[in-house]
Amino acid sequence: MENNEPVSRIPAFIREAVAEDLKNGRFNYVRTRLPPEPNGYLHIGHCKAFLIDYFTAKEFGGELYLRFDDTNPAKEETEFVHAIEEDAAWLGIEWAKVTFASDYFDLLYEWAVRLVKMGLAYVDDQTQEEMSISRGTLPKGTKWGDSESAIRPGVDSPWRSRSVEENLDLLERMKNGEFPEGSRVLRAKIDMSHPNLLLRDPVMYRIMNAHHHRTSDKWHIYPMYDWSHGQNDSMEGVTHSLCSNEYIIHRPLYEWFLEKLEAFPSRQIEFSRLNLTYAMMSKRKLRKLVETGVVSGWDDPRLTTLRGLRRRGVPPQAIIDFVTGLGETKNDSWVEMAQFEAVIRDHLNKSALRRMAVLKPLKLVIDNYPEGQVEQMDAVNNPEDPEAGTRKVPFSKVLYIEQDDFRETPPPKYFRMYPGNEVRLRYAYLVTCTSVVKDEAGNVVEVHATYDPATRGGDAPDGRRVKSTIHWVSAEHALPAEVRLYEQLFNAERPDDGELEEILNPNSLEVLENAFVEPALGEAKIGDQLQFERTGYFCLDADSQPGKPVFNRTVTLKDSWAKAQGK
RNA sequence: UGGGGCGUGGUGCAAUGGCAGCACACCGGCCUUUGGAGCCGUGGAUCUUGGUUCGAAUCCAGGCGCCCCAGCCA
Repeated sequence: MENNEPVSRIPAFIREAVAEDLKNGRFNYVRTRLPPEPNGYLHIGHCKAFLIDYFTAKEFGGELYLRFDDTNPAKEETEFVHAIEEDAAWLGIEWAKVTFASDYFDLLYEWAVRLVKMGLAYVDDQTQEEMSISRGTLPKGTKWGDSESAIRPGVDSPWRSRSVEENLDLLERMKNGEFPEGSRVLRAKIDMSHPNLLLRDPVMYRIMNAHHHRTSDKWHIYPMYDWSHGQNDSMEGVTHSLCSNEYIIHRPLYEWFLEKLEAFPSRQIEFSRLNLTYAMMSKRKLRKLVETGVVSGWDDPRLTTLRGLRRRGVPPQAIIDFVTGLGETKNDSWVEMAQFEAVIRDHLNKSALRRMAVLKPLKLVIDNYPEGQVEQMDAVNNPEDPEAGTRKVPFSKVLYIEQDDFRETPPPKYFRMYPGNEVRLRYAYLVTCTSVVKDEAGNVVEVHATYDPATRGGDAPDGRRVKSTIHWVSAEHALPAEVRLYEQLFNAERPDDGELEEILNPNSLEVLENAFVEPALGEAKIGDQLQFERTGYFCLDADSQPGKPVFNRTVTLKDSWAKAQGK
């Protein structure tokens, strides 16, 4: 194969399982579903599931449904439905149709009635606490183990042997809102001594007198995850229900319901979820960051929400390639943020237009350059892409260069500008530093240099070489800009585990109010991805005002000088 | 210590009984009108013990470690 395109975007064990199901006739088509709960914004952790669902359907010529899991009206809002659709679409995911768990509330209720009639479900009047106790415990020593005993099996509820007629009557009245919240539940009748606690008569419906974003006040009972998800899969003909490893333990229950109901046999397959270092995935903590103003909103560029990544300037294709390039397993794993950044750089290197921008300006005067003269220098837009063409950059006697690019007394191996040293001004001339001007405090406020008129474009006719090329802007022509330098938000590799106060990086945002950028940047549009030569990848932020653009740093360039300086 | 899942360089993945390889990271070098990009190279791994086999990361048995499960959350 000539290119590096992956043969498949989905894990091998899933691809093999799906192929097997098609081959042996369990299914004759493929349909997957993407089941977000509309109670928060999407973050990078969700992308793995989204992309596996999407590509599994796509690669087998099947289709994907976007199904909102809206079974808990106390936590869900329509606002998130729109946000999730928007973010998923931005990522590049396409779906055949949008459905809701609530679309199936009526049918689901009929199925519950069937189970009751089969003697496989009953109404339980125990209190929540009673149920918790009678469910039994995990053994001593495990995370939630009972402190004094070995495993304690569950005991049957006193209501477990109610007659079908009574159960039917009670369920009907639960549905009609005749009972207070928490007074009763409908449970599946399975096995109170089962080693898998989920099979100890799981709750199917609980009473909630909540207003639902789509069914309004019609329902007074709402289904639990286990009594909804698998059934919805089956009802809409989903063949493969792909989910993360935490649901492995739910699979026997998923299958139990569908078998008893003799329903369409959707198959659940699990994979490991994506964990990314330095990324916060906990919805609760994310919410706290937003609500306490630590970040500017759900789209703060320091967040790994999809909105944050978008605003930061990360191309969606980079997210796709990163996630699908991770490989395939059921292993618990923590992927390093550096790997994500490498993929981002890889994309941006190929696509971003190169521009010159001086973040922390220092005035440079070319003493022997004619006063008032302006030359238009030819500059390459993207050395990785000849099609991107060239542009003109104005050059004149007074310029700005980067403060970091000048040292009055250079450290070892410093090749940039210092008194007596000749460097190249990118796309312009070779210049030699001659003197500096200082303020009362002794700070260098202005650098003087002379240029060699024979080196226009940057090459010396005599073949002499310089070790450094630095970027610049013409003071007279440059546009003032604000530049926001982002670093990781947390100092902790696994921020979900830490206390916010202790793990926040105080330097995660540095705002540069007095940057200068070359004139061509005046035409940039919101979201445009750019490389500021030698400093990093940036994009134009929505906060930009006419005459005052704002740029976000997406990611730095690799900087071997900074690294060599030993940070 | 009930049930379930998982153990390959620092990190993420390959190798489906036959020379343990790739990417990121790290280190060194080359090249360069971005100290970018690119190119070349070094070091470093099969959780453990035993067994089967000419041959084991892979098969078998035991041990160890990590993760998930006590919502009327999803």
